[in-house]
Amino acid sequence: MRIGELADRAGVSTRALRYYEEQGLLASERTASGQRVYAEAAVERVQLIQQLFTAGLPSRTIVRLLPYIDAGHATPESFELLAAERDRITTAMTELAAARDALDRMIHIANHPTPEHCPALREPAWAPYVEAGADSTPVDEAAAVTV
Amino acid sequence: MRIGELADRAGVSTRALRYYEEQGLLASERTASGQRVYAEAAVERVQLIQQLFTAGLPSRTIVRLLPYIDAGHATPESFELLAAERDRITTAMTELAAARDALDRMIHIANHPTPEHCPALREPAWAPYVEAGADSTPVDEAAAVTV
DNA sequence: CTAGAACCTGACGTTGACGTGAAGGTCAAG
DNA sequence: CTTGACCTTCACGTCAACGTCAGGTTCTAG
Repeated sequence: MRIGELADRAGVSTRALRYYEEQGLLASERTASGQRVYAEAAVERVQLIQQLFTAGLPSRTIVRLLPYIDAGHATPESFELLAAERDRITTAMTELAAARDALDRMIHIANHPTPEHCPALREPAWAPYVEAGADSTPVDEAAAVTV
Repeated sequence: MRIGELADRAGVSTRALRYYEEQGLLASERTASGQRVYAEAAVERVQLIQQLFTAGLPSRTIVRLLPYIDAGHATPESFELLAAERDRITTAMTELAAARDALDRMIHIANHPTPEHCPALREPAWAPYVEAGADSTPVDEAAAVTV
């Protein structure tokens, strides 16, 4: 499979694929004339890379993870890396949930313009999402998030 | 309150606050000598702005939302904007969950290096997270996400 | 054999939310 | 009055994942 087909099947641009190779994320065979040739498995690999990018992992980190993914096992160091990134993602999800809650409050007020919302009385739609006035608000129990 | 105190209390840099003002996200009074002066409410407002940035909203969008937030009500257009951004966030959360699941599979394999994982037999840790071979995988029911 | 699609390697442009000086005015304390 | 923390505007630098153009080569269908 050449680069154009891989790009189509994986849903990315050819530029992205060359970039992945440049970053050491994706290898390729070459024909005698220098054109890139990929195996079938490359499709899933590109999709994984995309998923990790979407999750906010930078290419430097992905490059460090891929060898262990390929090997099917991990060293303690790489395990820590995996766990740290997992935590980062969890934190990001919690923050997204908080922002969405803020938007939900705005939407609620937008849909229920009652007299209670007159400027003098209403609580601002943008009040902090955790109100119980503890000074240091720990990120709290990551609540169960339902979509 | 001057810019330094606001920066401390809101947990951002003074540069960020000037940037917010430049983008029309945050207003300020000025002293005779030109120094910025903020009200108490600015702390929460900055935190809201930060939350929306974290959620991936660009400043252009935030700028369009803030008037309605301040007013405590919204027009149909702004409601659509709110709803669209809410959807974006939900999608982002779903994608994060998928990426985290992928990492979890890697972590699982890292912790259970059994003979089943010999290269010839194992399913790759990086297989797509939805396998049931439907061609077009709709984003599915956004599953309940537990942190 | 030839047109055009697809590929190659550079290399510069884009975007967003700031960081980081530069060069200078302002303000409370000793 | 001077020191040093804080403030002002202006303006270029950063970082990441590509987009995009240029100029040339290779493959493939008719």
